[in-house]
Amino acid sequence: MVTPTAPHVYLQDIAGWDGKDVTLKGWLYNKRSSGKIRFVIVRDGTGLIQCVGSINDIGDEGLAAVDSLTQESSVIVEGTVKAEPRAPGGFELVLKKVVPVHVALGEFPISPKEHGTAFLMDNRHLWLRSKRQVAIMRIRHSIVKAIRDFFDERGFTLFDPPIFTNAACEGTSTLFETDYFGEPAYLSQSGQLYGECGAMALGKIYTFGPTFRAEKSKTRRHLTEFWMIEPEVAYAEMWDAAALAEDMICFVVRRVLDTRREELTAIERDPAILEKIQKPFPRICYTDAIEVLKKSGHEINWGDDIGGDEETTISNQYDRPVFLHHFPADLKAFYMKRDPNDPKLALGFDLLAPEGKGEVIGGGQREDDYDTLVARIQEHGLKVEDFEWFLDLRKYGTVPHAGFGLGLERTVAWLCGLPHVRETIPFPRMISRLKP
RNA sequence: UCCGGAGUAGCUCAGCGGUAGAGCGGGUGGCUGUUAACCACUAGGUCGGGGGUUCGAAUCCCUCCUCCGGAGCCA
Repeated sequence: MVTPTAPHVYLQDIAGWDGKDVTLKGWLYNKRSSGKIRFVIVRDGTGLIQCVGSINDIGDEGLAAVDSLTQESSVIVEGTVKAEPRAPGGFELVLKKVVPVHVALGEFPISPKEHGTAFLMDNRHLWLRSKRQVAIMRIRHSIVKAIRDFFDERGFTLFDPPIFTNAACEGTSTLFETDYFGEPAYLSQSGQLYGECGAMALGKIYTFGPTFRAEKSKTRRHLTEFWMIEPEVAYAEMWDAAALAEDMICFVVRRVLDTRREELTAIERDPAILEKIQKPFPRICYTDAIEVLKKSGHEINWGDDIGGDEETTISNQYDRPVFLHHFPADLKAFYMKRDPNDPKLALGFDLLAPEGKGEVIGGGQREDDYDTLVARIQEHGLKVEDFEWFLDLRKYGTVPHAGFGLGLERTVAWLCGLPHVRETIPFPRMISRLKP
């Protein structure tokens, strides 16, 4: 490899180098030619640029070097940055030197034409190099960073729960079972119970890690492995947790709008829709929601679960997320506290994203009374001895506490305007997708 | 698990009883300003597997497999 003489620059910084000589290190995205001139589009992971190679500048040898490169061959180029209004991005590189690093061993499977989703998912490891996927990954990164900044700035401590667990958190969902030195162990489907321990130790914490659901769900909203953020706050009640969720969402949306305009444009997401995500979010209780749904023609009765279509009907009434709260206790997990004014109801809430994107947050206040919680565990057919450590939180200085869980991939899908969560994570795990 | 839909060239698809097709991608050649460049030529197929009907099946029937969308369940 020839040592470059001009400084190595990333394309995201190219605007500061107009008129100067630079070295770019990247991959060939596409190329065109006309007689003794070559047009080479190079990407370096931070952007794309068209490089122009004329026989007058790079000679027959340079042209041959360009011609040897195929799509996604790696290459180091040197040249002069030139402002060019016709070029996407506003700049071109006038080539002086072309150094192939590795000529791809075969035809790159993903051509710059249309492909089906199944094919692209089979080639996910290569699909990630495309402009659109790069933009989504950057937005995902910024959402993660914003969430962490939000909690860190408010004095929360990151508290990592285990992934191997000995029992179900919520009894209902299906768990992935593994062999743990001869004993069955399950991949965590929620860090919440452990988060509650953290809240009692540290006051306010958040967990942030992968969770696993072995449900055979085949929808655009489901992954078997997904990332969840679960804050838990001691001495907090249901509406405190809802207000926290509201502040967090607004903080994250603001951050994406402030730092990822370019990426939103790349994926054709209209920022005006996100600008509307402002406090306060509407709050509608389950009982009222049922009435709204009946009037909209849904066949639903009090006590029924609110399904995907029903969620869309409700969220379509607003241009921002909406809280659904006070569900029938029977629909919710054993650890959820009941409403003292109406024990049929649970002190829980869901946050429904607009545009039919569905539930992105579920949360509420936890049952904090020892005897009541023991009874709930038994009612749900769970073994009390599996939860002794969890019950200890109610034995030693129990306090009201509340929290919520945010599904990261659903949030990314919503903010990016994607119809399916599979593009929001580098390597999605779904019922029929374990590879790559 | 249930209900729909789809499997034909590397990719996206057309063909739906009578010789296997197109566009893109690949290869070769041409062109000094191309923008998913263009022009010419070219290679490339067990029509998802198995069974059946028929003189003849990619096409009709049965069966299995795989994938996609939705329901249930959930974030």
